[in-house]
Amino acid sequence: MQSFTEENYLKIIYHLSVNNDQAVQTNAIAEKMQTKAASVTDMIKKLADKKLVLYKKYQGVHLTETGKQAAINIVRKHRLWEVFLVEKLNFKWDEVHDIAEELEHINSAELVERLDEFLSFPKNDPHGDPIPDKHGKFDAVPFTRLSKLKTGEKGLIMGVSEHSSAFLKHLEKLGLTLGKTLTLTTITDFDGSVEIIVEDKKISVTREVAKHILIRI
Amino acid sequence: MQSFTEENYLKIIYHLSVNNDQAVQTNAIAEKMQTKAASVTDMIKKLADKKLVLYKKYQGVHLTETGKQAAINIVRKHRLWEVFLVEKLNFKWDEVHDIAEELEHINSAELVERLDEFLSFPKNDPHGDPIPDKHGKFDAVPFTRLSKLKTGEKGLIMGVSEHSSAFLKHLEKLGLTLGKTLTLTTITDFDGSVEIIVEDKKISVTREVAKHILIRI
DNA sequence: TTATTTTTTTAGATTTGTCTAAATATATAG
DNA sequence: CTATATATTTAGACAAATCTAAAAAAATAA
Repeated sequence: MQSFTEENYLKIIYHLSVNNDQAVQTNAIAEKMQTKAASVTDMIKKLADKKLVLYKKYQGVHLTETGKQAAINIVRKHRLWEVFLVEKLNFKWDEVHDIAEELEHINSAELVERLDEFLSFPKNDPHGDPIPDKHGKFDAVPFTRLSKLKTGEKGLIMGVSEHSSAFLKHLEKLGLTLGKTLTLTTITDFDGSVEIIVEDKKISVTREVAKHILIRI
Repeated sequence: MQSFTEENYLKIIYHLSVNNDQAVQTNAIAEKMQTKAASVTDMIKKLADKKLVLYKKYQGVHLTETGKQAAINIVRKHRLWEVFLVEKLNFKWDEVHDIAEELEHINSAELVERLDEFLSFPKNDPHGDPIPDKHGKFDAVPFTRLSKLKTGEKGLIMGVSEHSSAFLKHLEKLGLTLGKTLTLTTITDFDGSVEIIVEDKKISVTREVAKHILIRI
């Protein structure tokens, strides 16, 4: 069993490596963990001793298969709890992250399986992220981004790649929530902002925001 | 905000003082915390610095009003989570304690209130213990014990004063669960065991077990 | 390819909660 | 009321996770 802190390191290393197979750098971990590079080096050594990561000095880290499974399990718990908070306790999608950060460390395999069942085995969390099954498997549904759409193209909002409360509240206010269908009408050359139509309403979205809206065409 | 460990100390001091207004002794805390008296002294000093307990050397501790409210809040969370685990996730009453020990430390007032509402504001946990409301208030329903009943007396099982899994499983097997009505037929002088009738079945219960069955006449 | 910048690691210190062993205070027994 | 036993505290140490400052390695630029 890992400590609370070790689990957070594993999760962060996982998130930093899931989109590219590169070794994860000490500084990148330090930034996400809100700590210093020296502390990260210490912890990495500890995780390497436990065979949860592969580590070569100055070369960054990779998760081992064991480490990866541990990380995925934490992600699974985090996302299941988020579903619980939104579906059962009526929290909004921008309110659940911090609470789930705590709940994800509760240690009981039985609890997770029963929660999963109680929630009817959800496939995605309230932000559209996939929920790994009990074996750590999940489908990586292909997606594009609103910022990559061409004029006239239509798509469905299937997720976000930025999870801050401020960002999610902003989307909510614009009516850009999961499952909504949109059509891109205009791309502004000047600043890259896009005009879209959602539920017959015309909305303008900055390029920065559009980059973080995941679309299934 | 208190640390995980501080919260456990507060909770234990609360449980040790709730049934008698005496100061709580260092050794008693050490036993419940599964630690050494020296460690308890250290922690007590820390809690005293934070004004959560009143402490005089060699004289044990009392909770302050602030400390008591903090402790009651942890108890509230523990018992609400137990209700959730039993009512919603179908755990048995002997399976929930350890998981609730972890869940009770989750820090979100909003979460607790919504959980309370989701569970329809339960008054008691799966072992019959009262759940404090959000202001820390709860009714101390008077009770006696099966071991105190006289021959021929009737009563209703309203709780237990021993929460170990082994004990709860034993009661379950005997059919002695919350809400059951029983009649005491015989008290054995020799060993203090009692014969009772529950749902038309005759059962013999040792004195030690009878002591931990709480009865409302 | 040498110099400079960036990244990472080491060394040594700090904090939290714990421990053992020894010292001190309180309670109990004769 | 003294001796003994029990309970508690102090002193000093340790492990986990962190930090700062300095050293070392790797990457980048001139």
